[in-house]
Amino acid sequence: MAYRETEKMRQRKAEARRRIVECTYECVAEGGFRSARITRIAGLAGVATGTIYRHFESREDLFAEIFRTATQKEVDKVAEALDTPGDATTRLENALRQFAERALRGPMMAWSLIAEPVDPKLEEERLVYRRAYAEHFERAIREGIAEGCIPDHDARQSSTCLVGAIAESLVGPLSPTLAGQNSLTETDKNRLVDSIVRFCVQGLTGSRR
Amino acid sequence: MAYRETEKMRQRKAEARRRIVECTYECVAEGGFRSARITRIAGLAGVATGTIYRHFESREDLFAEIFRTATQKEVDKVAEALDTPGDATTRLENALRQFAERALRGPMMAWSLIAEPVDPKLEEERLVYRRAYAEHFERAIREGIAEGCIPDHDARQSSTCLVGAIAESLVGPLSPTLAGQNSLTETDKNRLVDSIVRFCVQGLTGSRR
DNA sequence: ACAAAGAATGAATAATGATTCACTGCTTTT
DNA sequence: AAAAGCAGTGAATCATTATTCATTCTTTGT
Repeated sequence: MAYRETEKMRQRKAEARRRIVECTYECVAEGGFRSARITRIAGLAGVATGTIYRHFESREDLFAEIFRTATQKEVDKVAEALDTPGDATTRLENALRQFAERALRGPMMAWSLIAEPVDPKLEEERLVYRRAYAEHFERAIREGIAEGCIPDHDARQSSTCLVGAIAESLVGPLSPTLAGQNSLTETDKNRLVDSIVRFCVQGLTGSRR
Repeated sequence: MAYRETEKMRQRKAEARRRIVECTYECVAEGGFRSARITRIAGLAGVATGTIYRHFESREDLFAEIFRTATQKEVDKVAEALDTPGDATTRLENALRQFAERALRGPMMAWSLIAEPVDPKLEEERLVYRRAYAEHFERAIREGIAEGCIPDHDARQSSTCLVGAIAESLVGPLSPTLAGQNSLTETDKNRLVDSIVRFCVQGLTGSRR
């Protein structure tokens, strides 16, 4: 046994992996998953195409990791916003608002995560994460029901509707086909976010605020 | 000029085109757009693959026609349900309920139209049609506002949320990955439809019914 | 019956880009 | 310094289907 993996090597490899992930993220944030080419990613990361396959099974696998990491970050932010003090309705409102605002701030990545047509493997990940969002909302809804600020009905179903309403409302504005000519002003964005939040809160509580 | 297109020929061609469309529809209803192969469609329709290209520019174009026809039918049904006598809220409720029920009756086609990952050209069609749904809802919402049974706010935004909420609520149950083992009973379906409708109506009117 | 025009055919092609793998060269141990 | 093992390389391969087009078959008008 002449060669054995040493700490230095482990770190060098980890560093290469990190660069690959970083550059993939960049490519996706720039043009979505579909247009992110392995050769381009390798070029940016300063490695050969083959090297990518020493770190990831396949392109799909690489993308799946990017997708998971990026989406998990969003899910965490939602969870965090739902985990502040205050009544459930307000917390839900804040979470929805922050989610929409972040999406509008990084539109291409948001579109890729929410609505870009992707291969079945990624689509499955997407379903999982939509459920993850819904589950956080669901918990907050149940808390709201317990607190009495939300009337008692199917929390799970309502949470799914929440996810759908916000996603659908964002798809149009985020869509790259339209986003070119039709970029929203700050005022537009605020109006959009307000309307989404109002519908959702009303859908939950049954009351205007 | 020895050969001139005659009525008989025109009809024969139209018939071939019709069969191609019909068989494409079948293939899509069976496994979605992605898995519908030109060779298979040609085989079913009893023509050579090349013949398909005498009737359609490309596979995408053929699919686009199927997509448009199928979706337009759904849009029309929604429009029809919204165009009955009665107050706006009831009409909206019926339209939503019927839409969801039809989707659950033909799950694969519904999934293809609503959520299957498709090429950008089809995705664009999908956006157009989602807008079409939303516009019908929007009109009904405005009528509701005029009638006084829906409080006055951004009808357009609400209609988008409606479309999103119902689509999202159906994606899970329709998804072919899950739909296999996890097929819903009639009771489940009814419960699902009821919950969707309740959330939506409440989101619109701000009141439980 | 014949020629002209189109329609239909389907085997061959083309295009695309992910993936492979035989080779090079670097690290480590003795 | 020499051997052993692993990491990196990137040109070549592969796989997949939509699409083409030279050819054959049908229809029509004279």
